[in-house]
Amino acid sequence: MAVGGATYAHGVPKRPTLQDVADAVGLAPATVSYALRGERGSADTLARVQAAATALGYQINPIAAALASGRSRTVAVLCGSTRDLWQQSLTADLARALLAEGRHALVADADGHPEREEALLAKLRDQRPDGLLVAPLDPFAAQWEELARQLPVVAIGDRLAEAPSAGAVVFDNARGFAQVFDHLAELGHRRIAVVLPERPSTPDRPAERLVAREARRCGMSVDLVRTAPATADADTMTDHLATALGGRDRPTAAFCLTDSFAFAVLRAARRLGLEVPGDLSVVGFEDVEFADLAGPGLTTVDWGRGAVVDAAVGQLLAAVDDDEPLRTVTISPRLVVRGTTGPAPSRS
Amino acid sequence: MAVGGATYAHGVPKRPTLQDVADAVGLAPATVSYALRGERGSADTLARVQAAATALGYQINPIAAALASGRSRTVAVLCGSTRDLWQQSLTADLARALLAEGRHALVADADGHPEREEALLAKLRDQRPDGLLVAPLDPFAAQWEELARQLPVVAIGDRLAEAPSAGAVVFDNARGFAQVFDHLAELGHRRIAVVLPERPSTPDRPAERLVAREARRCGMSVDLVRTAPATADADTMTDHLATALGGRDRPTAAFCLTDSFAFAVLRAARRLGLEVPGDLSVVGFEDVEFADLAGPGLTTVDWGRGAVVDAAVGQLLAAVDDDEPLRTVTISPRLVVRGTTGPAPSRS
DNA sequence: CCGGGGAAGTGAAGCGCTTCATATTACCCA
DNA sequence: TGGGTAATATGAAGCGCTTCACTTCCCCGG
Repeated sequence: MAVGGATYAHGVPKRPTLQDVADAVGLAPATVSYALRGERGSADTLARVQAAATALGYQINPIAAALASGRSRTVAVLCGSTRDLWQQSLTADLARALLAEGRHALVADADGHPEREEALLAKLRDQRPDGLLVAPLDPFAAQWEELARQLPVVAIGDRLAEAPSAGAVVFDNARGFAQVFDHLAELGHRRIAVVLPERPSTPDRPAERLVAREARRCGMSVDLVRTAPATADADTMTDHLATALGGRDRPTAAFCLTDSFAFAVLRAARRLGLEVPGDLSVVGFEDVEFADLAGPGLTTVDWGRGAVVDAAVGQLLAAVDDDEPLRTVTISPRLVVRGTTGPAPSRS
Repeated sequence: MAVGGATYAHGVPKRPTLQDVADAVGLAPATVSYALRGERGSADTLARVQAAATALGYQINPIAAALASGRSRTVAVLCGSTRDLWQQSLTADLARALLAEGRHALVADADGHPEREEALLAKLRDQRPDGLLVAPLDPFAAQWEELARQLPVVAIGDRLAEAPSAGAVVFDNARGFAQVFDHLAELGHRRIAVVLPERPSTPDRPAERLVAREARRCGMSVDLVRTAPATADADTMTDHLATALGGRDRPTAAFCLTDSFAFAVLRAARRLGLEVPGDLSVVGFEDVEFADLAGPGLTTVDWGRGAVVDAAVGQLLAAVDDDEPLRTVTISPRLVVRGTTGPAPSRS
């Protein structure tokens, strides 16, 4: 190439290979391979190989290793939608945690489309990851079953209905919901809107059922607002909310199953001219960073992202490395009361 | 394994290989390889190969392909610190954009430690990525030079001082700063604090110089607050701020070179009992999502993350695929005035 | 003194693909 | 009708590593 374009074929100094190290110490490549992994060989050999490798600046070629061994020291991270703040942070934290454990993270983002989730999965699988961490968009999809048979899978946020062999880190929604309902009930709210993601293929709707149960328990009535999982934009939410809040006997609080939803509701409320929490109380359900800064501070349920990440990564790597069984870990909630909730406005 | 642990060696149905497809159509593997990539072969052959591949459910093994060809269809994304909200979103967006272009993203996060940045780079390089997108922690490090000779590199946020052959997507700080200073000057601020990341090895300090110039231009005095790049926590910021705001003739506004810094300042101000913007105006410099929701809405400079992502990914892939030259793209700023800035308090 | 057993080291066969050099065929124009 | 050329197809050599099966060698007990 004369014009522009550096051509990267030149100037690359061709890194030393296993063979080079083997030649340097006068041993067979096989021996070096074992020695470098500390799997076999005398202490002496091991030391000499180490020394030679260091001296030559040898770095293993993970691609060749992956091809030969069938495992890649890479973990796929599939996220339902990074437009959701909590998931975005989760993904970043997972990648960081994996890296700390010496694995690379191969991240993909289904961006709210269940069909994309499926397609991405196929592609990720081709990269032969050692395991998969997924915040599933559609936990009821059939694909999980086969996948979980092929490699260790840990789901975050939902159990994979069709894949009993997969691990999971789930939230104790029953307790979380109870705390939220109690809090709102104490403040005198009698009718609330519940904003939740609509799921593509949900035979049963545990969240809905829980909401109904809590409403009954606290003597509240509920307006369900279903919206796309990635909806954090105010426009859609404004529409939803305008409808929900239209009637005379309108809800006085909104309980959002995602902090991103709560932010959208906050924006929508602003547009609709509603004071928070004067006219409308808002509760989130995740405690993202910055929840404390949103408006008067978002009241929300904290699940401890660190705990989630540790549980998920720990469990997955235990399965990958030591063939430990996968299980379901339940994370406990903590209600964090901030400024977006207040007494229900008196009915006029 | 009797107890627990599924062993994933079994039940994996062994995917079809190139050879299988070749057998199916009665052609040589080489022919199939070319055909599948549409590089050679008659239209007829091509169609038959396609059909057979589909019928068998053949999926290429990217690892084998990478080993044989020396390129991986993977792009490494190295991020200075995903604790910074803007970078976190940036990383997510980059991954999404890459995926849309059919590349996998291999993400790594230096987490604020320049030495980790170097180590990660070595590991990433071993994975033989086709290119590298990096939001550098230390744009002055020497390592970039060699790296940029070996593969296409695009830096985001800073030009890599030592690597003239690398591409870059940078911000027009001169204009951004000017807008911020004008805005604050108009509001009557005469002394401001500027919160900026301290850089590990910075021979010259362009940001500092710009700040000085603008201050002179607007007749302001400036207190520099340097803090670790990943500092978004309120504790540290409170300390910094307490010091900076201690004197009698204290700054009446804080200009933060990162929205995350601004959020930390907002928190710190709350702790110190300062009203925003009554006692202290705060300006960010990135416009992360939700900046509008922080307190009374963060005044900040918007760089359009979408534009940054497009420029970076577009440029990099053009270099990877078509050997196009890399260049420096400058992104223009837009000041977004929201609620965290107001008139300077009258001196008492 | 001999045989058995275990540790250390090795040869060679892949893993599944790309790609170069070569062979084959077909086609066109002189 | 024949030689040249372009278009297709193919054989085979890797890419750099892992791992199985095997040889050597040494040590110890019988």
